[in-house]
Amino acid sequence: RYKKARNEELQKWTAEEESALKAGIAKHGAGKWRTILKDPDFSNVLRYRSNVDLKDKWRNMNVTVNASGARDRVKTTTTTTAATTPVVKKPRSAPKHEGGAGGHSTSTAIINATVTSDGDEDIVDAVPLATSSSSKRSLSRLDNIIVEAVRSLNEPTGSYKTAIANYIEEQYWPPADFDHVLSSKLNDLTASGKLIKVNRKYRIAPSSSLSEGRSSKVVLLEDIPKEPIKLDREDVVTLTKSQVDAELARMRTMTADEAAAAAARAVAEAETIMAEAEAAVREAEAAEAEAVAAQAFAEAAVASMKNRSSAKLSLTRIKIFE
DNA sequence: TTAGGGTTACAG
DNA sequence: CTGTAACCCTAA
Repeated sequence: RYKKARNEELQKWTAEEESALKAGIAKHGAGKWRTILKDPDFSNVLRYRSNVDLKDKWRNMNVTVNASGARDRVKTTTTTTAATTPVVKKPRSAPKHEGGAGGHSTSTAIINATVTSDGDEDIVDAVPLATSSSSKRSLSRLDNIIVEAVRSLNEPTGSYKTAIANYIEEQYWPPADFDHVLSSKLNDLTASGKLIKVNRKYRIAPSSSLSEGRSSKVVLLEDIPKEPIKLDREDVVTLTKSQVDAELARMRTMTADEAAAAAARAVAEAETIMAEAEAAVREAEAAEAEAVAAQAFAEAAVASMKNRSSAKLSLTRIKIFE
């Protein structure tokens, strides 16, 4: 879908625009298209878009809300095979190239994501219900990171925990008490046979192919270092990873509605952060790495939502240098 | 201005 | 032929 020819040139949405839109929605709420457009933080990127464009784009991005358990009513265009539901979440392939007009002079993107508990039900209207599936593996992102870190370090005799921690801290956005978490995770991974521990050093287990650990992930990690990406954060996230884990565990036992709502919020926030990174880096692959940070943020958001008392989680200020 | 329906162009 | 993405039209 590169060109549409016709008469005009079709303005394909770039990653920058897309993420600016998401950030704008996170900030002002869905539906406030004009407001978003006027916001100095986004007006630059979205200068060629109209409020209607924003609305349409948001609609396009918001397709499919796979409802698990609930029978979605009709809406199927024709009598197609209702059995095979196109569970496409977001086939975000890497668009890469930018669409001509490029006013991407913004080298610093500042997000002000705020999660409030007031009754605005903007952002996400559907619930992914990731909680129930968490039994499979919901917090495995970190596991994958650790494994990939060990793999990338590629030390014949294995890597020390400190080395692993250093590596990960260079690439990602570790939680507050990362050391503690890392120790725990290393134990888990060793116990589950994904890593081998020898003399306080960790190695990749011989046949440890994490289900979805494609080689592309490895390439990805090795590609990053040359990127002068820096994430300076002045975070207000005071929750530790273990606390988040506990909250998530507790969430499974609470009402589905509550958990779903919190999860939906978290996912929305995560996508926003991820989108910002995507815009700044302009590399879909790198953005995926950044999504890890978003994941951590999402978990923190979940916990934050859970503690209604402090349901205001304001992250931020992510500076991204290119 | 916004939300929703409709249209055009294209990919599979 | 069907689904998707950007665009267009229009009521409220």
